[in-house]
Amino acid sequence: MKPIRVVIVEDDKEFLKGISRTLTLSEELAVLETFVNAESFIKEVNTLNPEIVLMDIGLPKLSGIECMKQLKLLYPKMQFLIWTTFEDDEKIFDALKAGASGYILKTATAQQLIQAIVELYKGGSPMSSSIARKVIASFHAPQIKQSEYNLTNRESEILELLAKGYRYKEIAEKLFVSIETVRSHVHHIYEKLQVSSRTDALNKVFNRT
Amino acid sequence: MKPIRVVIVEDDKEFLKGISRTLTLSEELAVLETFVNAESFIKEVNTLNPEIVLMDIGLPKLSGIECMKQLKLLYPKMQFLIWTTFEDDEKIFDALKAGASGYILKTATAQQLIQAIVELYKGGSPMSSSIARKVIASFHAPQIKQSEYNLTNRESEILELLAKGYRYKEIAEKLFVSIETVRSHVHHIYEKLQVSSRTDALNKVFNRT
DNA sequence: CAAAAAATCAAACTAAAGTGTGATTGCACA
DNA sequence: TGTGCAATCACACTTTAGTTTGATTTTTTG
Repeated sequence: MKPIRVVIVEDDKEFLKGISRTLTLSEELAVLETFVNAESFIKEVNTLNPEIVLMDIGLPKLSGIECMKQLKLLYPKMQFLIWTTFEDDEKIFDALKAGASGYILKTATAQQLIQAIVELYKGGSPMSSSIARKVIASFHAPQIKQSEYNLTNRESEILELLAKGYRYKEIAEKLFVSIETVRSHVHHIYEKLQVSSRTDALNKVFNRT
Repeated sequence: MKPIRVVIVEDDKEFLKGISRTLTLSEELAVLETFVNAESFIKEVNTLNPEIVLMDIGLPKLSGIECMKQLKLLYPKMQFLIWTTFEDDEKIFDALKAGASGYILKTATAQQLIQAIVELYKGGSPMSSSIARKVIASFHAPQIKQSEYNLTNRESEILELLAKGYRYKEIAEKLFVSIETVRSHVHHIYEKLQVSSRTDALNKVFNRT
């Protein structure tokens, strides 16, 4: 059984040393190389060709997320396991969108980390169950964030219809109001969202980046 | 420490008996009642007021997913743990969208099941790591399905920009072509997608229903 | 190589979308 | 009881978006 080819990219040298030593102890893994920043890793990624990359996201210049984005395009099969201190919602989703397949916290034990790498390699997506909850929650009725923008009920209603691609005329008919009223509501919606087009409004409200 | 109030909804009576007995053994859990279909559960949900519902999705008439949808509206705090034989992609996502917070397979051991319920109660989202992978994968660059609609590279490129809300003029500048060229491409895109507006095109290509 | 497909541009439209301003009604809340 | 907000409608615009037709130039590919 060939060991899993792993590379570690981690800012904190002390941490790196420790974790590198730990992983090396496992027979299932082969730590090919370690890096303290994304740039140096990118330079050598081609020669190393790791299967799994254990990556910190709080890296000095080029962030782990940016680095992943770039590499995922070039090496789609390369798997990234995010290894971080924070449980920051934004970061989690950014990382996942950028191509991460797993997300574990630095508080995890060595055993858990090894376990996570093996799982990832086997096609799973290891993550703590609290992170899983956040991910799951993002599925739940991605309804419009009315509260966040102080939209009125009517405005949300119209925004939903805008999202479905209806024209002003059609919306007016559906709601039994004049087209001018629709215009007026849309205008208010755009003001509240600080945008000036339907697509921008939808991107904002459904936080598509 | 009060036990966690659990209800089980499961089609297969043999299975139900077994699992019910197992869960009862755990001190952390209190199985309030069990049901063999969604309808009977709905009737009594109000009096029982469970914290966790262990739910099969392959129920006779009213499906587990439909049942959840209804109950989630009335009792948003009620947590649903899906308990099923299949690892069917569609079903998983439907269940999650309908409000499930966890998803485990019937192949799980009694211990794992109890563990999952406790985790769910504590605010986690237990699921097997292969299911997690599917969920994670749904985040990965929901890029345009070029192949499905025979879009050319240029067309996809323009569609991406349309998705970001750029105007024709801006797209033209970005790509160093005239606005007429952009118009032309957009028109072709709409033809291929059989739509006639930006929003419709985006909804179609990103299959937002 | 020749035909087909892609990419480019143009002009003249039509149809929607979005802006600006203002007015009316009704409801809520202090 | 009057002030504010939500919802409605009306014009008169300006700006984008989308359609139609047609032409030229590359690229691709059988």
